[in-house]
Amino acid sequence: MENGIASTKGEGFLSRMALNDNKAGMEGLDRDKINKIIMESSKGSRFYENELKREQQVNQRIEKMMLQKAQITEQQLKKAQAQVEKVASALVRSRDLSRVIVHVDMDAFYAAVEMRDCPELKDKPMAVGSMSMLSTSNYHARKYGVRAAMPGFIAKKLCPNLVIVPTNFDKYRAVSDEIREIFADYDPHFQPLSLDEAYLDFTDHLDHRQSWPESSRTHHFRASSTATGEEQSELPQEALPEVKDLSPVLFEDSPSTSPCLLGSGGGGAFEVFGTSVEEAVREMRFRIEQKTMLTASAGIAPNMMLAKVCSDKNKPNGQYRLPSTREAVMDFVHGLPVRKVSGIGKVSEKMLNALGISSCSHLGQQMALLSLLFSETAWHHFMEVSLGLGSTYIPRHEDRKSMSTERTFKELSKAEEQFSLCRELCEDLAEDMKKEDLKGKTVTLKLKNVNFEVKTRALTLLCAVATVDEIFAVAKDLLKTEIENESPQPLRLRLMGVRISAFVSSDDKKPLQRSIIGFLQPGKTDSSGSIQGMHQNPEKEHLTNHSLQTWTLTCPPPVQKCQKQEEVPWRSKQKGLEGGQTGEEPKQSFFQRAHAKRLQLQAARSSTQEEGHGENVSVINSIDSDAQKGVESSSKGHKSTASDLPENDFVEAQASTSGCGGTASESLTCPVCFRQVETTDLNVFNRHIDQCLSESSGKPNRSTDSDSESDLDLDIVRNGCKVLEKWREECEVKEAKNSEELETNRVDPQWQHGLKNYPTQTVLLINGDKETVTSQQPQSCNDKGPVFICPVCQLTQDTDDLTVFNHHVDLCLNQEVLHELGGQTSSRINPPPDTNSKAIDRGHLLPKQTSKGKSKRKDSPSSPPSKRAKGFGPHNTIDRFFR
DNA sequence: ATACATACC
DNA sequence: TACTGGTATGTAT
Repeated sequence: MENGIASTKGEGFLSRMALNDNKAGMEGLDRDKINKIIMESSKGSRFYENELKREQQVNQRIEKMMLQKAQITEQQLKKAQAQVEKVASALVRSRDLSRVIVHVDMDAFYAAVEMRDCPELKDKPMAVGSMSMLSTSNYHARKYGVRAAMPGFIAKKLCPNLVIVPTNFDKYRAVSDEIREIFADYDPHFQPLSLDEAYLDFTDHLDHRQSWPESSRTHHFRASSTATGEEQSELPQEALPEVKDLSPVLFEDSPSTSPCLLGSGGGGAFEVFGTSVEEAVREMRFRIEQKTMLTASAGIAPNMMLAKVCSDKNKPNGQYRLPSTREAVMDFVHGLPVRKVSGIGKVSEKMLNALGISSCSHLGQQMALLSLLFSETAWHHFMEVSLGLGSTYIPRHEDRKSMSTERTFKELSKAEEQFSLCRELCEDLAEDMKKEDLKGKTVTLKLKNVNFEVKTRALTLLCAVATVDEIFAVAKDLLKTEIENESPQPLRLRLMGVRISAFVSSDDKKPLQRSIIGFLQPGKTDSSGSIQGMHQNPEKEHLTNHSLQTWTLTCPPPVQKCQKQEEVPWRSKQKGLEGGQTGEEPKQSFFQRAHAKRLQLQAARSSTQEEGHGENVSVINSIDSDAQKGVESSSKGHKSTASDLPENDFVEAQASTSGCGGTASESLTCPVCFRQVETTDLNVFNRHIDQCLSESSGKPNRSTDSDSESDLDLDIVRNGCKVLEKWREECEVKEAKNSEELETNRVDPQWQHGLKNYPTQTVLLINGDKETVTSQQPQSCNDKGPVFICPVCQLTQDTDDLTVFNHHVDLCLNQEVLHELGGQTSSRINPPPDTNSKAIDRGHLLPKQTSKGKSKRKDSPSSPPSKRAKGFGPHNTIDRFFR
């Protein structure tokens, strides 16, 4: 049984089961001994058997992959190499080193909190969790191989003296709130990953910090408590000569931090921090420690992926900065084990290992092969990793996509008991949903049998549901089906869970108050362009007026503009770099442009020294403004339903350039020449606009790859946008809307799925109810007639009826976008005064989570006893069934 | 849309 | 005795 299983890794145990020692605090352990104990504790258990099975599945996957690999021809590899180089050079040109991203991570968070509050634990190996599962362990325990996600009983075998402390979530949450307050001082838009971890963009803080007086960079040692929570505080500051020692002695071998510039003026000991990044981060960590008596580690790097790796480097209680140079980044990445990269887990690691890839430099060397063996998303990700690329902006925390609750228990085989447990889960879930005012359409039942085999069964309803009865009705049916399928054998369950997803905003209003800002027409997916599309140089952007295209714009960070062509490590030298942008690059949707624009703005913020940005930014702003107005205008007072304006709600007609208050008329106003075009035929109108644009821009018709032509292209874009802006200003749209918010949700999907090629986007001028809307009309690029893709949900709509489509987009906008707009720019939103007040639920519009204070999200799971675990342990469920 | 797998904490 | 719970996302169908 053992042979063949571990063969890939050449170890005598299952790789799935073995100690994961690549995390902090696990260096230099006696791995073999530890693994032996782990195996002995596990062998023969149902869990182990299941792990065996899954291991085999993975091995089969690997075998399949190796077979595939064996069949790859030299030819294919060459071709792949060319493709890979093309993508790589585009990626590399997009490298943005201008941001300063910080990843902060509390050290052994739960364990540290418990140690702080119970000094006796300080010198002992301890872990937080239960005999069944540990959340985390202190560094002392880690020496024995005791770590997070290890069952307590095994940990006990590794370390008989281990003290296991039950989780105390409320406490961790409270501490989390404290540290988040500090985070917010450095980046109000920081993104928490869990209770103890966050990404911060320090760029702006550092800008400001340069001009700060020392007093603003001075922080005092805490007037503090002893380590026991009991006798809190009251100690005068003067009583703290050795302040450092007040922190719990979590780590004997902590890397020491920078020398302290201790002062001890009137108010007690203090420290003045400098203006550099390192000092700023050190200051933040200092403040965390003073405030919570807990230490944090941090990584500083030009992007999120690297920052995360860096935060691990000098953990615990340390920090590491990766300089923002291409060389430093590439050096860093060179020796980096792939497993260290967030997103590459056990399985990916094993597959890569099978290909001889263990470090990121290998990744780069094998990209052509990888591109043939892995999905596009996967190898693109690998490629970014190998180039040391990652997100340079921190995405706003998105709304949750699902909510679930699940519970593990002793074997449960009786149907009635299963049903009543199911009901309980639904009750809990409904309660949670109520807290967040959610309604979802998809209910998923999760079952795990005593052999640890997991099954999920889902059903999507036509309407969103939220109540216990509604959810249970579905879950019960799903469960019933499973029971029936198994009968006459019973289901022998060890876990049940209920999940709800496909949320719909809970107020079921008429989704009609908003009109549309942009529409898309599907193009052919351009697989070769997906990455390039996101990373084009501004100078590579072009404005085609070919066919019906009137304007498109991609707006990658401008920093690239000044960068030298970067060498792709694995590219073959003989090839030129003409690639990257051929004429086939994808056109971008409104949302995509808005996203790109934001990237650019962010980059521009910190790189004003680079020439040419002002232009770029202003161009983009003007576009953005148009879009903003469009959104906003449609947001207020627009009550017309799709049926009110069968077509014009989607593509509303503009009666005049200045009035903006007129109703739909027989003519449309050209945004370029401002003349009325006497037609209602949108194709005619578009042709007119195209004509105008091409006249005003000189030669907009040419896409180019050469840098020398880029300015021309930009001019074209800018000119086009300027007229649009002028036109827009005349429309007296009062309220601007932040279009960034509109695309936020779409950022990741775009990134990951690649850009579609939207061949034709035509700007239309539109006049809705008193307001102006800029819209892009879907045009048929073929003869089959228009196909509509919703710009919000990006699903192709199975209709060619504008009214129907319009209605759909309204719905989507309402559900996914409007509340965000409300949250972000609430002060600028006038609540609909009258009948519409119901259409936008302002309560719902408000941000659910602010950067400070309580988070309503269910944070940081990583911890066994769930939020509901209180008084309701895993194994005592059954007696409740019969109450 | 559904099911399952992987990943993260 | 005993191997979590919550969320997101990718892959395959």
